[in-house]
Amino acid sequence: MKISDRKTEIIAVAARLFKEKGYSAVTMRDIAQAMDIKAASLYNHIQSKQEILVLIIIEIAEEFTLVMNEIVSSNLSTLKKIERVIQLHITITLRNSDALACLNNDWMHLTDDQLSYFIKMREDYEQNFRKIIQEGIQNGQLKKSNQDVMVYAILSSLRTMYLWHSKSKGLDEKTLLKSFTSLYFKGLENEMIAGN
Amino acid sequence: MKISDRKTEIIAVAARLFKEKGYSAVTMRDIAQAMDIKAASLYNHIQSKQEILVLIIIEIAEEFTLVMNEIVSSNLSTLKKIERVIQLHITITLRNSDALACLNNDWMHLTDDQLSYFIKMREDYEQNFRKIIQEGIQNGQLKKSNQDVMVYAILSSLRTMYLWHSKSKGLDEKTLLKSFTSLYFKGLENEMIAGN
DNA sequence: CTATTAAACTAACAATTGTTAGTTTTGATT
DNA sequence: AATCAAAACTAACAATTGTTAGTTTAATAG
Repeated sequence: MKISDRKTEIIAVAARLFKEKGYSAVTMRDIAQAMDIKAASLYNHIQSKQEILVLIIIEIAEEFTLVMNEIVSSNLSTLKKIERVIQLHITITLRNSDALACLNNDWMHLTDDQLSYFIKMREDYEQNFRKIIQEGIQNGQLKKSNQDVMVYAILSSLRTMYLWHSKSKGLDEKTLLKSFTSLYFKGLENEMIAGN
Repeated sequence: MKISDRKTEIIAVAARLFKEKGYSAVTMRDIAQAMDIKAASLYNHIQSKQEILVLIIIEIAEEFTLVMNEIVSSNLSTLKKIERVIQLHITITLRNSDALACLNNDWMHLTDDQLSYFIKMREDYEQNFRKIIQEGIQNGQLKKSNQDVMVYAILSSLRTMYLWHSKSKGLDEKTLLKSFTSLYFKGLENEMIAGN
């Protein structure tokens, strides 16, 4: 099923508005106004407000799931796997931060099958990332520290990159990846003795 | 102005509901139902739905502001300052994660003076944290890496601790602090050569 | 026992919500 | 110029929203 240009446009506009005020606070009339049409006209292209939400969230969630599965079943080193996860979040954040904001904040407004499908994907995703961390601790590549803190501290900062990445100048894909990996792998603290 | 017990209860119940579905998706009837009364009865205690939001968010925002100001103007070392910031987030998360969720997700539904007051506090808070990081880089205690990534990656993972801290068992205040500081200061990577 | 007051209630309001039905406009193809 | 489908429109709906007015209940103090 091909999605028409106009429908794609509606989804993009909606995602932008959802990012700013959240799904519940955005009305169909808001979306219509942002497109210079009337609310009723939206229904020539979409079935419901819910459908918009589903289309925004599920596609991107599936992409995360797919790539994470590839990473976890690869035979890269633990550090390389983590780097790939960081890269994944950077890529999607830079490409579609509106949808990502929506996924993060409005997933609970999905209903029925779509809701449980999403929750399943999210749980699997976290479980996969935990597996990478766990493996790294066991094979000695990672420090022995609290797994949950490692998993969630990293995941949550990757997940909320969309909130700030555009505020900072000169923050391209390469710089982001380098800075994130440096922070997570080596930490903040400077271990070089100051040369003075 | 003393806040009555019943009013405090309303605020707590509302915060819990706002955390689950967001401010806009929670109706006055939802809040009332959760307290086993009718919606109209709420208005014996509060002025409006907006007032509830304000009371939830502003108090906690002011606490963050206050403590951050103390930290930044202290003469602790950079690492100790960062540790204190981590401690601040842990303390508030453990004490009042519902309000914290609300602050994170629903601040944009504040209006007028309260909105600009909140935004000002948030900007100052970020600016103060940036100042700590900057200072640390200059005095050699921190690695030279991208400041924005350091600031926002750490802040955003501290800010979203409420999302997961209760999922994990045995995560008391002390363990959280130790794990967070270890992760941010030393990083994930194990630099000990495996003894085998 | 009475008076008072806090806090619940019922009933309703005006506005806004997502959505539908039916109609007109637009723009491309014949 | 005529045809046809896509996409806009107007008008309205039933439900839900935050909130108000006026009333009753419950608890406390005199």
